[in-house]
Amino acid sequence: MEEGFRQVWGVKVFPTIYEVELFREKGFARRKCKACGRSFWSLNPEAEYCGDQPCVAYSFIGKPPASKPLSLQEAREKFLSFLERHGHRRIAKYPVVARWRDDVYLVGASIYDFQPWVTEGIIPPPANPLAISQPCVRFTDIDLVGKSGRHLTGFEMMAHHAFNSPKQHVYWNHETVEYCFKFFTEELGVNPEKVSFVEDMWSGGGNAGEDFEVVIDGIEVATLVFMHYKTVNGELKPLENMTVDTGYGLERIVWLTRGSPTIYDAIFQPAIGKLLQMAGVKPPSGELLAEISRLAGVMSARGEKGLKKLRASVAEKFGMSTEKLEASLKPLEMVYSTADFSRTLVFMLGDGVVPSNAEAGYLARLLIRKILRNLDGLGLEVPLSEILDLQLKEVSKDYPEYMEKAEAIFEMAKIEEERYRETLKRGEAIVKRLTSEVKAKGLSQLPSEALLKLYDSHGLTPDYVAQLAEKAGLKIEVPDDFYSRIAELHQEAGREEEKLPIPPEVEEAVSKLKPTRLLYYEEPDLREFEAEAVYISQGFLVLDRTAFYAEGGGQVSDVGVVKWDGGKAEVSWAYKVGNVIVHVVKDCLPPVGVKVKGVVNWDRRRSLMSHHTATHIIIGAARRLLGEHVWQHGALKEAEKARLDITHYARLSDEQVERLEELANRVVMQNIPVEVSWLPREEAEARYGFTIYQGGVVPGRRLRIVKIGDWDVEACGGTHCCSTGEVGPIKIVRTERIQDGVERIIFTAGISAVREFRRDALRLKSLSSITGSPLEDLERSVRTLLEEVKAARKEALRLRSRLARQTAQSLIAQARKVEAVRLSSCRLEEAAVEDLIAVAYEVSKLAPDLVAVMLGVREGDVRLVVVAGDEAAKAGVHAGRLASTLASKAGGSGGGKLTLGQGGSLKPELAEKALAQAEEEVKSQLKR
RNA sequence: GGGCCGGUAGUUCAGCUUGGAAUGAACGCCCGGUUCGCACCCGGGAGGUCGCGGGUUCAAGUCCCGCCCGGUCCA
Repeated sequence: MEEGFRQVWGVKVFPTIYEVELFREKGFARRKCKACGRSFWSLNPEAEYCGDQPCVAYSFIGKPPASKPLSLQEAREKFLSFLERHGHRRIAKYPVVARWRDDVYLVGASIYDFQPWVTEGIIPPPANPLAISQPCVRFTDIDLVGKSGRHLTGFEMMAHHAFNSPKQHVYWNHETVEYCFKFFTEELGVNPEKVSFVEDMWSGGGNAGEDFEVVIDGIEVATLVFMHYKTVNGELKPLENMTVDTGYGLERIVWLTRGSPTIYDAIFQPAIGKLLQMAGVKPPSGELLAEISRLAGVMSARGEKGLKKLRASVAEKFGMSTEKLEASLKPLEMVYSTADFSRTLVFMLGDGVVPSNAEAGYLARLLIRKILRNLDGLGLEVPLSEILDLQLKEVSKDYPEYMEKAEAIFEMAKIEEERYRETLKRGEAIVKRLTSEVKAKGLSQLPSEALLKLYDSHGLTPDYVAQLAEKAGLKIEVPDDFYSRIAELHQEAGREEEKLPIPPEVEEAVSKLKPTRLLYYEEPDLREFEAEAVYISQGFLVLDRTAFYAEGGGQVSDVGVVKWDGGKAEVSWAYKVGNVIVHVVKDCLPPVGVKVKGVVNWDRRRSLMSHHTATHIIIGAARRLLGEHVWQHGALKEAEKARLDITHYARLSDEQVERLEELANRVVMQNIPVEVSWLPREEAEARYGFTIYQGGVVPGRRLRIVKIGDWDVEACGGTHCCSTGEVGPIKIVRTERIQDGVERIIFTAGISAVREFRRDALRLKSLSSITGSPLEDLERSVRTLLEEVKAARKEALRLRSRLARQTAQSLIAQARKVEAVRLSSCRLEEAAVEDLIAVAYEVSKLAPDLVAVMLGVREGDVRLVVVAGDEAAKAGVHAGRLASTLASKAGGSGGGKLTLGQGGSLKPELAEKALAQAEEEVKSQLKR
């Protein structure tokens, strides 16, 4: 055995962490895997391989090592109750949408529930140690779902976690391994010799630690991580808080106990059965599927190429062509992935994800479209909602709360389905146009660039395009690296962090100061206060206490003045730097140590308070009116107006806005007290649920909870009215759609709303005085006006063409013969280019052999138009060139095409020269 | 949050590359012819702030910049 330390990623690691008591007690031996070289522990004296993929193939398929087959419910219950018997408390699952975090959209592992607050020791865990089964969503292997036999987008990670700190030691490596071993051998009845523990290193989410991969019969069923490092710039730094982070794949464990050909067969009944029956698909033999799963494990089938290789070797083994194999597998794969995607969607949509073209909503749309393509591929004309219903029924057996969301889920499914059909319809037209273009060029194949663009810009998959193009008789070749080329198109990303407009040296100095006392929390109504200046730097002032609210939580900063003996300065903004408030101060600054008096601009603050409380009222109203999928997506409260972005799957109708506004104002009139309290984070979550995180991530161990009766409860750091009555009237000004699935509500409240009403009234009044009609006739009057404008415009056009015809006739009458053509010229006062062109149109219709040169003079601006009839052009006259030459002779410039030329910016005194030169120029053109 | 595509008649679109007359196309609509009547067919007609705002230019649907709206892909 190696001595002392071992190097892992350039860091010294204690290999002794792997040497747990259980191994010594039971007589486990440590070996090196012949294939991957990793060390592993096993009771089997003959083990040469670690037992993990790809070193060995699955051996549990067809002969499960567990004492009896389990359902998802049974396996979950066995695990959780086993841990309960061993001192753990069972914790309810968290939503799959990680609203308490701003670094990820979805929960991808059970530990996500506790990051970063618990793992960093900021707040205590809900129980310690605890056991949980957490639904998770991961998109990394989405392309393999249904194909590899084991990959899923949605799964439950069962886990036991222990959070150790310097103050409290719960348990560490020895106990962790023991629980794991006992669970598999005693609870599931797996032969102890089959359980091997592979030494490895794990990292993720900024943390790292040694871990064991627990492998049975070739499949990894659990990972036991001992998280006690932080990764900083690629280096590992020890953490004070040492977290036991385990993960047991519920679905894999169920698969293991059943030994079915694929994981899907083990967990997605009856959905799979129903889908197969509806589509009339007869599955290939179980032995074939089992072989694919086995080989997929060994081959690491990531990417299209790996998958092809996998298929080829299975086909060979069963003596069939790869094409035939793929054809017989395809329907089944579509059924499998449909089952997985629709279960994942139930979790996502049920937890409040609204399908969108951005963020988490896009991930939901991605799944929806994949399902719809599968249904098309299977020839199933079943509404998406019916498919989701299959899995909703299953999911709600364990988590009945999802049944309550059924209506919203089906509604969103319906809307998304319609959108998808429209995309296809649009796509059909685009491809049709493209194919005829390509064919016109004489090509027989659609270029792969076109294929890329059709997918990237129009959402059309190569399969669909191929189908359409083949109908038009074009060949299609989908490049092997299609999706990686798409990925290449999107390489550049990255965004810049929003920075405070405070110089770094000020930030640095200020962060060392004592936290500022926040008077606006202690006394929400405080308008004037006394404080001491503790720090100054050019333009910036820090006080030991302040009533100036610093920008945050979507509420803008307070403004006002500070006065002191011998000075006065204007406070134009306040920012929060850590726990210190920095005032931006114009003009001079008070000296450090001096007593100052601060005065907050109260009208403005009063308005901000109205807007902030109104925001909470409207959120409550929207959730009641539209449904529980409504979440705040962002908000901004300014003095004159405020806006609130909410997630919702459709545009708000005028009627909905009206009802929303009315509902909000009723809450105002009920004059409900607004209670503010500070609660420990875990208590607040337990009492009010995750809906308190409307405003996004709120840091800290204690949360400031703003509660409006039983209408709305949120964690919020803003300043609020004491009761809803103080908000005053709420007026929704308008709504916008800022992205798919997100509606922006722009509103005003309190005195700003009153002013808004007033402004509206004034606008109407002014409108009525401009039109000279009373208010009640305004609409009719404007409509008439517009009709009159239209009629007048048409009349002008008619006059212009009549005038043009007359002018053209007189031009023709004046024309003189110049060799094969006739030439005529004129100067028209008060004529714009459009008038001249109208004449040109008539001339070319009436006298094809005529060349007309016209000057139009209007407001000192001299324009030139030259027209050449068809015959004149044939004889050699080029109107455009003629216009160019003549215009330049008169100090301007111009140009044009064969039969029509224009020019401008001619000098008025030279303009006649252009006309005089016309004949000479026409002659010279005719000669050539 | 970023990339790409689109916004022209009631509808679906062409025109934008290379600036120079929107006699734009099809469908739909209206009138007339044909028919016992309808459909088809034939003839005629109405229908456009070229998404909005700047800029470049003698000249912008067309080029440049900003914005709005829709679509789509990626994180």
